[in-house]
Amino acid sequence: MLLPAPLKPMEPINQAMPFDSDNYLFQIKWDGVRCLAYIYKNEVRLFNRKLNERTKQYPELITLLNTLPKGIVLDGEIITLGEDMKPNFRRVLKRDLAKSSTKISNLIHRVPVFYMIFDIVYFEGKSVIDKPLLERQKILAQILPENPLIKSVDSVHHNGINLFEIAERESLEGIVAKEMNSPYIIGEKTSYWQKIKVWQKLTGVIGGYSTKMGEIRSLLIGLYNEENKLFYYIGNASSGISHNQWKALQQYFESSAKDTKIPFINPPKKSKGEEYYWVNPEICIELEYMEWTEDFRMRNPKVIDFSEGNPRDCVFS
DNA sequence: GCAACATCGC
DNA sequence: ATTGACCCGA
DNA sequence: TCGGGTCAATGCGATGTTGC
Repeated sequence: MLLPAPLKPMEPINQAMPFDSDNYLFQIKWDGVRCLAYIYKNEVRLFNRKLNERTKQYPELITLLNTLPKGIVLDGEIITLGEDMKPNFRRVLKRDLAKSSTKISNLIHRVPVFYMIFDIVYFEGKSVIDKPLLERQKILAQILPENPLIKSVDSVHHNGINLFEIAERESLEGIVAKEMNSPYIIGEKTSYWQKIKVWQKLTGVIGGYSTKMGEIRSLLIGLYNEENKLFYYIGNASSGISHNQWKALQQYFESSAKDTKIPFINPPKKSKGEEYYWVNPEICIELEYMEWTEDFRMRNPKVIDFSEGNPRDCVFS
């Protein structure tokens, strides 16, 4: 057999702070969908992180990858750009989740994609996972053609802090640190690869909570608009809250006033099996999130801490 | 045609 | 995607 | 004790499916 069955990709562990190291190189973390390209003898196929096939979704990439030598497996991220010329996750999902061929072919022209390639797993029909990263990168540089649709991801040596500051300044997703001599570990998270994400911060206020089967599941978070003196719902939050904190919140909600009116002028819609309960906006809460979504919700929100403070200081900024 | 739900990308 | 709880082994 | 690994919760938002 020339090439293996689809492989689960190597993945990074989380790292809170950027660092400098002579043993690591650093790359921009491109915000898109993970994709491995298998260049078999007679065909090219794409598979994502969970081994779901994505060959049909990106015909222009297939055409291009067909010009490469056979017996190769590439690893990278498929992205699209928004109006601001920054990677736009939501747009690439349109391409990635499309199933009907009519939809796919319409989207090809309206939502152009790019394949940001950062690794090679097989070369000349043989595994190269045991070669050090720097060697794999050399192979990549030799085989990748010049083409606007694909780009090999740039690396900087040693200075991760500087690259992270650039990512922050440019509002990119973050950076990935990679040990220069490390092998490619299939399907695992190891500290050979470490991601450091750029997080946005805010202090919001709790305007309610959701329950499922009578138990608290998440908090309904809002911000105060100083211009019209109204609270705006900006998303749910649950990640980051410990059991003890949930217990304390439950006690607080039981002791606080019931029958509270909806504090938000834009309350969210309930989803299946959920109930919403509203409280006076008085508990402030520090959150981190990746970015605002189009309708002003937090993407990937997480609770950092609860804080004393005036809810009217929980404003948009 | 629409709304609710499931699934899946992060 | 995120976290927390939990188990396990060094 | 610390780090890994697993498991199960949760977030937003996109499409596809189903049922009416």
